Parts: sequence; C-alpha cells; structure tokens
Amino acid sequence: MRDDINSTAGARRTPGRPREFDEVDILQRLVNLFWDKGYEATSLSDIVTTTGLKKGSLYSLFGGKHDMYMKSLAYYNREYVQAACKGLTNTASGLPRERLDVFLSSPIKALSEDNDQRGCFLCNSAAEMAKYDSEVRQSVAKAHDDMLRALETVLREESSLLEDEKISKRARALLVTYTGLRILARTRPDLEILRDVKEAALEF
Amino acid sequence: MRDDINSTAGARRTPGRPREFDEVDILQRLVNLFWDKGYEATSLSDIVTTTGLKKGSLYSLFGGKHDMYMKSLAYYNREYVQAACKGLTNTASGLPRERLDVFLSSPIKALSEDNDQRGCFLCNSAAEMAKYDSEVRQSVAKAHDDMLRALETVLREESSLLEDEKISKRARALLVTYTGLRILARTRPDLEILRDVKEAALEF
DNA sequence: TGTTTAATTGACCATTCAGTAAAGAATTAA
DNA sequence: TTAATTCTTTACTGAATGGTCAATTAAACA
Repeated sequence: MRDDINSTAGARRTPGRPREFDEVDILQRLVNLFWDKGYEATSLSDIVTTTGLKKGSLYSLFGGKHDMYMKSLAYYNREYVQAACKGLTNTASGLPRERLDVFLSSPIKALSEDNDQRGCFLCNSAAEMAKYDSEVRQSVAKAHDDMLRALETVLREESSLLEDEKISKRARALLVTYTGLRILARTRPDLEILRDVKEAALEF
Repeated sequence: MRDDINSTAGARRTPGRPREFDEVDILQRLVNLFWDKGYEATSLSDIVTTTGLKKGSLYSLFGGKHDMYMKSLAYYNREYVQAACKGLTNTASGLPRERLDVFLSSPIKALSEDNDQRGCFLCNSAAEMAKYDSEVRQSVAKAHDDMLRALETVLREESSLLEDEKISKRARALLVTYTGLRILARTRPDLEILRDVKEAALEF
C-alpha cells in the first residue's frame, strides 16, 4: 500500500513502473459507486469493472473493501460536505436566508437538474453503516458536527439577537430536515414534496 | 415448548404433518432481523439461526430471501405503521397537538426507553432498497401515503381554518422530519439533539 | 391398516464473495 | 547492463452466498 502519489511538480519520479491511472480519478469512481449502491450491495467485481483496475492493484492501493469505503467517505466529506459548509458560511455568496435556501435546495437541484437520485453519500452511509461500524459512525459524526457549526454560523448571522440555544436547536432541525430530504429523494423523487418541505423548513 | 396453531380443540386440522412453529412468530423474528441489519447485511444463515427453521422450511414458507424481506416489510407496515397512523388520528387519545407530539417522540422513546437504536424499518428500507427495488419502492410509497393522510387529518383537526395546501405542506414536512429523526437515531443516538428537533418540528 | 398430504431435515449445488500470491512488465538508478 | 523498485495481470484460494432436492417424519383420512 503506497501512501504517496508521484509527487510535486517538476521533481523526479519514483523508481519502478509508473501508474497507469490517476488515483483521484479512481477514488471518485469509488465514491460514485458506494454513493449509488451502498457498501454491502457493492461487490469487488463491481469495483473492478467501474475502476478498470484489477484486484491486485486495488488491494495494494487501498487495502481492502472496507478501506475503499472509508477512503471514499472521507473523500466525500472532504469535497462535498466541506463545499456545502463553505456555501453556507461564505458571506459573499448571498444573504444568510439565500444561502440556507441553496443548502436545502441542493437535494432538489440534484434531482431536477442532474437527474441524480442517489441522495447524499453521508446520509446513506449513516443509514446503512453507522449502527454497526464505529469507523463510519465517527466519520459521519465529524461531518455532522461540521454541518451543524456551519448552519449555526448562518443562523446567527441571520438573526443575531437569538440566544445560542435557539440557534443550536434550529441548526439541528435543519440538519435533520436535510437528511430526511436526501433519503426521500432516494426513495421517491417527487419534486413537489421536496419543494414543500424545503419551504416549510425555511420558516423555522 | 412448541405451540401448534392447529391444535385448538375441536377445530379441523389440515392433513399432513403439522407445523412445529408459529408463522407469525417467525415473521416477527424476520422483521426484527431485517429491521436491525437491513437486507444485504442479513444472510440466510443469520435467518436460519434467529428463526430456528431450516432453509427448506423457510423457502417453502416464503419463497426466497427477497420474499422474506417483502413479507417482513408488509408486516411492519401493517402493524407498526398503521398503529402510528391510528395513534395520530384517534381523537380519543389526546389533543391533536399531543398526538403529533407522541408521533414525533416515538423515535426518542424507542431510544430512551427501549434502548432501541434500529430506527424505523420503513425508513431504513427506503434508504437501502427503494432506489433499485421497485417492489420495495411501491411498498414504501404506500406507507408514506398512509402516514401523510394521517398527518393531514390531525393537522386539519388542529387548525381547521388552514387551507389544504398549507396542511399538505406541513404534513410533508413532518414526514421528512420523522424520517430524518429515525435515521439520526440509528446513526447518533443523541437524545438532546432528537428532542431539539422534535420541539422545532412541532412549531411548524 | 394403508394412503395422502405436508413439514422437517440434511446433504448438496453452482456461484459469488473478499482476499492473496506470484509471475511478468515497465520504469529509474547504478 | 544490471539491479532495484513498483505497478499490472493472472490464477488461485477457502469460505460464504442464496438456493434446491429428495428422503424422512408426522399427522389426517378412508
């Protein structure tokens, strides 16, 4: 298992046969697979097919199926979840209320614009894996905390007089609503329902 | 030890060797298994172990693993979901607001009183199976519709002047919140968070 | 009694599962 | 050229998977 990518620009390459693939590209394919089908329903041969790598390469790269999953989840949290948090807290991208709207609209947007019915990898992982997999549970908890902090930041910005307790309560309600929306999007891609819920949630 | 359902005195028995188990009991064990671990993570040998039946009996009773799952889900919807709907619409069991409170408290109650971290079988099934299993999708949709109708009934009772559109919107928001609560209970059994969300949702 | 119907059982099946080991190929460095 | 390094490929493993089947057992019925 190598922990290094053929490193920083310009410098000499590592000895040995060079990789014929891009590690990040492989990781993205892995994310998309697990995101779509979950852990148990994804087989090694699915992985071999969609990555184009053979088992040997995969195992030397990642370790095992569970490691592949954990690294996919970490990638998702690093890229997607952090982007959502940035979108919430970035004061340059609109009024607080508008940013909350964008956040809660992302499940709807994914469905309507990208025809993406996978929901949220984090939410799916929470539902499928967290109960019996402490590594997953930890990863999910960390992402949830990041999201809660981002939500609290916007909410405090929106109504600066509100007590911390109220802020925290509303943030938690929004996180749960978001999760519910994502699960429902995966189950029943009914835009009307999702829009109704989003609007109701913004009234909190 | 063995409770033969055909053994009531005077009643006609079917010919052939009598069953040594109670079919409902087996179904309940199946529900509990799938509820806890989901479809993919539950193996036939898990099922053999927790039901006490051998494969042959199981297959002649249910058909196959997928049939076992579908019948478990149907049982859950018939028993648990309908009970929740009844609890919502039964005017004898409290004020509308109180009944909504009971409904949204059920995820919290399961966790705090029964130490039950399985969430909701319906929600778990929605998350794991609905996307690629049309039978499951249909079953989940039917249960969701029942729940929405029950929620609309209470909400209309609570505020009889409200337009239908608002009622429907609030019902949908409550269903999504309920789903989110159940997923979170499975992921992160934090009573404080769940209580916050419940209270926020009742303010809708 | 024997026949019929049905439940139980255990042996068996092919397939798939995640994972491994080793040979072969491609590159760098000496 | 040679050695060292590392990626790729193939063949393989043992275990577990979901599923089948026929023999056996136990009751009802005539």
